[in-house]
Amino acid sequence: MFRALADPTRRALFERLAREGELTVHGLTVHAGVSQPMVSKHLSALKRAKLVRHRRDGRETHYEARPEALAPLLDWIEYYGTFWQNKLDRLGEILERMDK
Amino acid sequence: MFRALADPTRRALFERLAREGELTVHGLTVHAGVSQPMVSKHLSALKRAKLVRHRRDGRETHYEARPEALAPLLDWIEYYGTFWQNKLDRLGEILERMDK
DNA sequence: ACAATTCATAACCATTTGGTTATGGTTTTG
DNA sequence: CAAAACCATAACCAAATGGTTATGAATTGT
Repeated sequence: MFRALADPTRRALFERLAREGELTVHGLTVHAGVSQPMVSKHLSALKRAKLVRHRRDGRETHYEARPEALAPLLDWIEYYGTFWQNKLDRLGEILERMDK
Repeated sequence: MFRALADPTRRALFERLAREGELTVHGLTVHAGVSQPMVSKHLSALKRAKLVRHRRDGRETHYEARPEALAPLLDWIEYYGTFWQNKLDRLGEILERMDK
C-alpha cells in the first residue's frame, strides 16, 4: 500500500477519485498528464492495493476510491507514532468513524 | 515520504528505531538482512525524508526515529478519509429524506 | 454496416532502485 | 604503533518502474 501511494501520478489519481467520486478511465486520463494506457496501469496498481474498485459499464470502466482501505495505514501510524499525543487523539476518532 | 516508507527493508529499519530507540549502524546491520553499505544508504533515504536523525559519536553513528515526522502522513489520511466520511454523512442524509 | 470511442494489453525503452563488493577515512583497542 | 572496528562512498549490476506507441476487443453512434 505504501508502494501504491508512493508514485505521485498514482496518488493524484487516487486523490481525484476520493474527491470527485466515481470516474471513468477516460475522464481520469484528461487531466492526468500521462497517456491512457499509463492511467490504466496505475489504476491496476491501486486496485491491487485495494485502494480503488471498478465497475464495467458498456465500453467504459468506472473507478471509485475506497478510502476505508487506508485503515491499515492508520493502524501503522498509530503503532509507530505512539509519541505525540494530541495528534493521536484525533487519530482515535478517525479510526472509530472508519470502523462503522 | 511515501517513497521512503515504500521499501520493506527501509520500513523495517524505521520500525526498529521507533521501537528500540537509538541504534548504531552496526547494530542495525546485524538483523537487517542486507549489507552494511545498504543499511547506510537506506538510512540516508530515511534522513532525506526527515524520518530519522543521526548523531556521530567517535567511530559510530547513532540513528534515532523521528515519529513526529509522520504528521503530514496523518494529515493526508485525515483529509482523504474525511472526504469518505462526508460522503457517508451525505448518504445518511439522503436516506433519511427518502424515508420521509 | 461502418466509423468512432473506450479501455486493456503488449512490446519496447530509459531511468531508478535495491543490492553487491571494494575501498578509504576515522576512531578504538591490543 | 599496528590491527581491528565502524561507517560512508564509489563502482558496478540486475531487476523493477514509469513512461511511450501500437494494437485489438468490445461497445456505441451515424
